[in-house]
Amino acid sequence: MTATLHDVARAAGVSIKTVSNVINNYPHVRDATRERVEAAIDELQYRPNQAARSLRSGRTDMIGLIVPDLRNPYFAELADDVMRAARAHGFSVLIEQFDADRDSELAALRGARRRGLDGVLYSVLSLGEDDAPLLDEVGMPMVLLGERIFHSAHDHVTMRNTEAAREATAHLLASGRRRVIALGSHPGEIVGSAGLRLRGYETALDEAGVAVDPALVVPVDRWHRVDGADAMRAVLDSGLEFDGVVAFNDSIALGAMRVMLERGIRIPDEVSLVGFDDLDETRYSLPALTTIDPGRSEIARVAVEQLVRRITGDAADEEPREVLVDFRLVERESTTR
Amino acid sequence: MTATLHDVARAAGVSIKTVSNVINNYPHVRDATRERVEAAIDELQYRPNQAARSLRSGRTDMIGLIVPDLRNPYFAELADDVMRAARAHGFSVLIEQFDADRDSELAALRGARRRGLDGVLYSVLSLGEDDAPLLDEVGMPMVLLGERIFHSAHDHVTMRNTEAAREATAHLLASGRRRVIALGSHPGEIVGSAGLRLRGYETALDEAGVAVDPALVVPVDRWHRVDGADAMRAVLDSGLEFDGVVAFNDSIALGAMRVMLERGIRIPDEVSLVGFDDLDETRYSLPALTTIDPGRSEIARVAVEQLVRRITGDAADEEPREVLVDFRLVERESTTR
DNA sequence: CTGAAAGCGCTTACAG
DNA sequence: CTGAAAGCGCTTACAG
Repeated sequence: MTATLHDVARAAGVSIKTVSNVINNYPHVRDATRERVEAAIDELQYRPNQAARSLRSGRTDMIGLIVPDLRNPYFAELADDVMRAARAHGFSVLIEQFDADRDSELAALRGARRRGLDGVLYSVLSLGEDDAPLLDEVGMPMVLLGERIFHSAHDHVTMRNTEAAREATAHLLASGRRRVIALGSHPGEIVGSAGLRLRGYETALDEAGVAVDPALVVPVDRWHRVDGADAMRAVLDSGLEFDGVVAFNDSIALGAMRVMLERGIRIPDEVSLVGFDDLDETRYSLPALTTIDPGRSEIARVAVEQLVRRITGDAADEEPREVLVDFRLVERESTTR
Repeated sequence: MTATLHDVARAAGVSIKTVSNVINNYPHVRDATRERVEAAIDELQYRPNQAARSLRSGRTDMIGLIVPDLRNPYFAELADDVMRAARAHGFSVLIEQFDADRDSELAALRGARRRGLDGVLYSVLSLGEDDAPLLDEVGMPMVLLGERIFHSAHDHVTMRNTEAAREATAHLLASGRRRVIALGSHPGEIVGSAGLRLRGYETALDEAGVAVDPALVVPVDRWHRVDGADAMRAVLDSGLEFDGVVAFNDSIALGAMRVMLERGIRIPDEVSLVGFDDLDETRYSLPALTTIDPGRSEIARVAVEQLVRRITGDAADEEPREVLVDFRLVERESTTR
């Protein structure tokens, strides 16, 4: 069967401790001994058993990534970034998806715990401030991505939602637009991404001396392409007048774009459109989409690094940190100056 | 610290074997005993230690998914499908990405082995038939997705590449197109997706009595949007005449579409365009893209099921299976009848 | 610089 | 229906 530490030790004529030392790169092993052990490892094709290692060390070198779903390109690109960042620290990533309800989200959290991961990155969706106590039960290091839970005892890495929405909106206003739709609001929400982005939208209008027209604030519950398309269809059917759209993510922007173009609306001549996320596909729509680059790979990098510091204990006594990453407006063809 | 089996046994006044029986749902436990044990579990908030469990049982209940990268929407959607299918069997999924070179691909395979997974799903990209021996060294159940390795000792689940490409091409020919580009070939490749799809393209031309013009067979190395866009730009700059495009996946189709529209080419009036994969975003381009639904979630479902059967031993003595899943041409706006 | 021993927390035969 | 014992394959103090 597969070789164990004992087999290697026997073959090399040393104790298992010495083999372990070689495998784990402990410094004080004589060169001759090391070579003998390595030869035995090669010969026997020995691979350390991870389960035994984990049982003894209490570490799995795996972290969880808990996200809504990879069909949403934002999370697919985030997962890519997280996996690359984790690999740089020697960690693998186990992804848990959840559906758009609280129970599914809680089940994903419990699943992470059950698997004995070293820690989790969690992109909050349905859970709110009242659920903060539940997070403490996860029982392992956790770094939050996104906005939903405002006060919590956990590290938190996110983008500057409000400032970015303000800049996106100001960009449309600067080109003379005055009837700008906010597409993607979640009525009643304050601390989530939708709430924060709406605040930025309102701030930009205020600063430009333009009154906020509630009719222009259009709710979109989920933020997939189909939802943006449906919402825009309803807007156009209602006869609402507008000359700009700040979509709260790129998927709904692209769904809305398709519907507007299909109805013969010229973008950006008649309507300017700006999104959020800088998905790869926004470069290939026609017109290419102006959008906010939210610093997603930076978010992934910082979040993984902070999680690893919690896992290793390097950040043991640190207060929970909130890290805000820089964003950038990426001007393409769907808006004008 | 965290409770162990012994703590629960002590609290419930039974042996650890009985607690284990309760946790693993063994049938022969008296109801009263079971209740006492469950009460103790709740009280102590006991969670089984996965590492210990795996060490003893030799199972981790995790499978690997080895794919090029999740930035490619096809693999993101595949990963989603695989995770859902795996969950239905009680498995979690650990995703390993690799870059477009052999070494990176081999490293991903080795990584899967190192992690002590129960099995892997592997979407072959760079490895070829000569590498088949390397696959045997993986040392765990493995099911292959995609086409690259033709003969191998492993199960293999894939779409009907040749037939689908034939149908896509025939669809363009039926509407009167005669100068149809094959966009995405890999010169010299025979057993990979590109080779098989090219064969289907040629077959359809033959059947329609149209000669294959080598100038219309356009290589595209990687199959991302940017590559499709670059290739189409080169085609247009070259002055090549054509009235149809069979793109070998949706990403290059969408990249090419963007470039054609930008140059003022009307789709489908002047050029008909068909893709492969039925990505969600193909519904939202303008025109919406006609494409091949490759049966991706069925591929995921069947592949996971077969892998699980290998892991549990239910398929122990079975010969390696090749499963071909049904496809479907999805007609949208980028082609005409 | 290397060894002998203990033990991480389970499951798996084996008894009874 | 339940118990006592062994052992999965490592790492971690502890010696020397």
